[in-house]
Amino acid sequence: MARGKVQMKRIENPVHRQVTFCKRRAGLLKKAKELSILCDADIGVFIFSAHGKLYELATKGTMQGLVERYLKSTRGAQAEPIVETTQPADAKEEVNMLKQEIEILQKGLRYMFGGGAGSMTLDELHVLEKHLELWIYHIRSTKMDIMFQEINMLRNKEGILKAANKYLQDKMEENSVIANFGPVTTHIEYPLTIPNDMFQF
Amino acid sequence: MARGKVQMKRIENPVHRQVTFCKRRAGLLKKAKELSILCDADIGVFIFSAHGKLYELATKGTMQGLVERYLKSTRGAQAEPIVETTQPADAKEEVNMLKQEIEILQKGLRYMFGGGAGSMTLDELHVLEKHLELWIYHIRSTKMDIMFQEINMLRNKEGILKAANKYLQDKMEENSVIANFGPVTTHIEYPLTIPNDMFQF
DNA sequence: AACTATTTATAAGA
DNA sequence: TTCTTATAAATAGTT
Repeated sequence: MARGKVQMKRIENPVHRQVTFCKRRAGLLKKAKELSILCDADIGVFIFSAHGKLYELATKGTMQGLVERYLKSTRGAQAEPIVETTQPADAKEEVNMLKQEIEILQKGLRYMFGGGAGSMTLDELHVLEKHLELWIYHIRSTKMDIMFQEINMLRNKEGILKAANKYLQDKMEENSVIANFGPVTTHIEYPLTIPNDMFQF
Repeated sequence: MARGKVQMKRIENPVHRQVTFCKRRAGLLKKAKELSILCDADIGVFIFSAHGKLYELATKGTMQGLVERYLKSTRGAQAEPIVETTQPADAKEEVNMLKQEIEILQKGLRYMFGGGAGSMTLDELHVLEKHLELWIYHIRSTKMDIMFQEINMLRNKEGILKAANKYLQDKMEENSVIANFGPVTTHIEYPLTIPNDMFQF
């Protein structure tokens, strides 16, 4: 920018390029800090040099936290037509976050099994397997909780409906004397039994 | 920078702050692009405004890819005393990446099961469960492959050792005539049989 | 969104 | 890398 305009293309001279990289890198990080302070923004920057070295800046908290926030926010923004549910908004956000994370893990696994065979050692695979088993255990137990709640709710509803049904049946029988119809057939099997071992797995 | 120096502190006037945010944000992203082009660097920038809106730039490939590369590189740098193994360096890197990802997923699950009950719907839990089952299947089949290879390798070694042993035994028996020692006891059970159903699960 | 007076960043040279 | 300095670029305040 000084002592001559610069062409917007890769600097061929490697010494020159290295010097410019050093200077401009410092400039960029400084600008990022300034923007963060002046405008109360939260900024993450990472720079990989041509040789793979990492330079980074996170203006608030850790880069780790910013990256998580980034993943969260992109997930929420890009995918899935929003379906209204009875769940609070932040619960939905959590689910989105987890889905994103699952996707990453899946990709990692595909990479692993599809790509170079023997990328993981036997011990590492054992650990991974145990983790997954534990997660499945948690998931199944949560599923059971939900199903149990639902069943209780349905039993309550059943009680109410049965009472209503009884009332209506009585009414109809009274009326059938006048209208010459037979008794109404609305019998329900009761009780609806659920074997206890349904909750085992 | 122009028409007056600016104090390096949060701009209190909200209109002024918003204008500056807009201008400097553009400036920062431009500088990042330039540095990337001039010096052949790979740069990711994300900016969260005070109100939570995200602005991002990834100079090569996707932000997704850069984030993964970032996680990879920090994982490798910060944790775990490096243990030399027979694996190539990039395989170790893959494992580190996956461990990092597992940690994230675990955290998400803990958050879910520890925090608000019912954060996930039954359907979502079903999907998650199926994913995990599929991954376990993959892991187990890879484990089996590895174990099978190892067994074959051991069988080969066994053959070689058995031959060597036989040779040595013969030699010792020859010598025992002179030295008055009994025959050496180095008998091995052979063949080492492995039931076929070991590879089922 | 445009305009400029200034400040800031930085290319080239040492 | 760091310093110096001439000059290009960015931008604060104004319109």
